[in-house]
Amino acid sequence: MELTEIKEQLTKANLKVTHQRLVVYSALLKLENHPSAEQVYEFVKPDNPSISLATVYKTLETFVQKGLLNKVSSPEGQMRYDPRLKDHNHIYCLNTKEIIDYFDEDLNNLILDFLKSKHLNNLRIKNISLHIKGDKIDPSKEVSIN
Amino acid sequence: MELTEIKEQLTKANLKVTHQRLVVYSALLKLENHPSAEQVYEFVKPDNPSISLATVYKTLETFVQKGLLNKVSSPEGQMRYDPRLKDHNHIYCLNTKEIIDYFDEDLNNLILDFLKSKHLNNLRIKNISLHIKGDKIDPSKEVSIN
DNA sequence: CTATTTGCAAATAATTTGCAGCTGG
DNA sequence: CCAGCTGCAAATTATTTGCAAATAG
Repeated sequence: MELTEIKEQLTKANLKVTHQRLVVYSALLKLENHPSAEQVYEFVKPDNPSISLATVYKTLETFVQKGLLNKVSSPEGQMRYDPRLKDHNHIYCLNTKEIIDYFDEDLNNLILDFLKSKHLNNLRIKNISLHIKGDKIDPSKEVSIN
Repeated sequence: MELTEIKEQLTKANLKVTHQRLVVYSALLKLENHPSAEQVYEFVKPDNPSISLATVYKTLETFVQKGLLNKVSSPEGQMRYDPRLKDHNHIYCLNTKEIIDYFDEDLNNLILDFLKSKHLNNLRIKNISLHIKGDKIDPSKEVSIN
């Protein structure tokens, strides 16, 4: 996504287009593995030395409220931010603390079909996500699915 | 599980049998929906006024280290404790903050079989768990599956 | 212009730690 | 006994808030 498109998104969400918002959103697109607020801050600080951590927190929270980001909690209980809005699954590398997205339409449909056959009473499902926890065998290499 | 059995568990794990440990573990068995440390503390305090919150935290952490409990993070990022050790799924009620266990062998096998057909490289899977997030429609009633 | 947004510093929430005294085996 | 546990208070970490100054539209 380029800058113009991000600006449109902000405007569409009734948010003023500020420099801070642009760099925070861009950072999320560049940083894979669901950064924490702190990680976003460290990433944008070199080029934006006057930005404050509180602004990063507020900006991220605003984006979550407006539906531009998802907020997920890591196994350690820290909050992490994800610009991918479609339902998807997460692979948690316990040793490297990475959160890897795992999109798989087939898997999601398999699960949803199965759940349809069960009756979940008194619950309005918002989303489902499979959490796979494990250790990266070689931390210097990526986890891949094929 | 009765007291004698809990004492055995502690001894087997090389832990001294203390009053605090017994009441904390018992609390976890009684409290459904994965209490936080704070909730365990509030639950045991009336009968154990001298117990300290730090002890509850330390006790829970010790149990996690010894494999007697699982520690999971809520969508809000708080840590919650679960005495059920077998792989199972979680239903997160976003409005009531409950975490409901959903055991379903069939579902787990369905997912594991599916994952076997994919190749997940460079990851040693520790466990899988489906997370279902939603809102309780009538907060005064239970969520049930049938 | 003016409603929003930002940056700072202080506040809060959840959890951890250091350490002196207590206690189970 | 004495290593391991507990309770207290202080420390740490992650996040939020209040407010005056800056700024987008």
